Amino acid sequence: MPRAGLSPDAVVRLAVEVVDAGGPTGFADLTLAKVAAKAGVAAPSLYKHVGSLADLRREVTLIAVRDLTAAASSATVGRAGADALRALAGAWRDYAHAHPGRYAATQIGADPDNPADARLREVGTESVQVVVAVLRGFGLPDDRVIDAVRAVRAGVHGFVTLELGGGYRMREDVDQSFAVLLDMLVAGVTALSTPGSAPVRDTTGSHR
Amino acid sequence: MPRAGLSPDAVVRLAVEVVDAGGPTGFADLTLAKVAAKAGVAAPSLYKHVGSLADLRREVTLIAVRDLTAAASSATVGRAGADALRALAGAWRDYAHAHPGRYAATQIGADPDNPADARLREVGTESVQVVVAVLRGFGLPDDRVIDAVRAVRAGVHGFVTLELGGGYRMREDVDQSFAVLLDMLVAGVTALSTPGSAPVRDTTGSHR
DNA sequence: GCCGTTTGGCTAATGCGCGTAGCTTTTTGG
DNA sequence: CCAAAAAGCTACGCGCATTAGCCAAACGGC
Repeated sequence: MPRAGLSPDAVVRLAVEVVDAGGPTGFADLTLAKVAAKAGVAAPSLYKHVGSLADLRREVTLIAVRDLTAAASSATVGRAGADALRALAGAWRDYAHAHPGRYAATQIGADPDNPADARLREVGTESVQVVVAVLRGFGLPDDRVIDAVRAVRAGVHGFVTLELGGGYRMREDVDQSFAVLLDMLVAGVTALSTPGSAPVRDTTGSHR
Repeated sequence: MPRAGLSPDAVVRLAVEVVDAGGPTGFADLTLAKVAAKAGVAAPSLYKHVGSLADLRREVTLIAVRDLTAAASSATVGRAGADALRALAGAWRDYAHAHPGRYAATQIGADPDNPADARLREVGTESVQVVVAVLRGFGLPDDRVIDAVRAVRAGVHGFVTLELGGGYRMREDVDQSFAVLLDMLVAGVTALSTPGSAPVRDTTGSHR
């Protein structure tokens, strides 16, 4: 009975490979059985290295978020303002294209009450900080930074999600549409940072 | 052995109830066993009315998409331009808040090659047509309509997704952030429709 | 009203994935 | 060299989807 030489890290690495091999649904389809098969080991053996499937998924998410943050961060070095924002968004989308399964892993939310999710909350915050840093370059009023960050995250994440999910059915150039979205975000953030432009109206009607 | 009086429609209705009862993860957690329990019937009995869990999920998605489309559509009657766009987006978000499980159901993509997904593709198109109709009111050049539709969908869907997923951790007023996003989208679409404003540059660097 | 057929339930059983228990072998370190 | 820890394994139980085959209820024509 030779040993397989596994370790917690090795198992997580294999899990990431499984996720990567599974396309956009790779994360949803992640299974201990697949990881075990890839490791050449019986499924229960994995429990020597990992607490549960949920734990393993959490670890994969951690890696994915850290990866994405690193990609986004390194894309913005040496850039500022609109340039940085475009680079950030482009890197974000590129990462999602290159690793759709991992990008999906990124979307699981950390439970604020679950201590096991502490590290997850942490890396999530770091990820958002990259966006914050880029937007700071626009000289936004402090109380508008959050709004701008949320708008940028919403736009980019929404675009990528719809794109990966097959939501953009028309053959029309998706890259151009993304460029248009970026124009809107850049213009919108810029406008937010120049006082005197239209203030935000008190929320009308349909959104409480 | 009294009969339960089920029917395909009744089963789907129960499935929707299960989804609604499950919060944001209600769709992911949808299970034949739960539907059967709610129907007061053994699980295999459901196969007299539905082909498979996948089929049932598809039916739920159909209902959810149609519902969302109806809500969005009726929110825009009698409105035009920015007003209509704000109402549309608000209704979209309201629907997601009111029925998070169903909204999640909405996100499954129709497989272009799968004949079983034909109706799904259909209702998806109808849904997008509502957005198209609203944006037509901005007098966009024909070849920009797609870009605008995609940006609006991305922004609203992304915002709602992040919001429901717990992605907006800061306690800061989320309604206001949504209003800011809408400002950006309105301004962006307006700019797109006035020729002479900055043309879209050829995609730079990071997005191929 | 009666009978045959269709229909809508049921139970039994299979397969698969997670997870636990307990055994055995390898590795390690004293 | 030996004991204890570590890393495998098999066997098992659970929940869920799905298939097969049985049986009673409802229905339609006579």
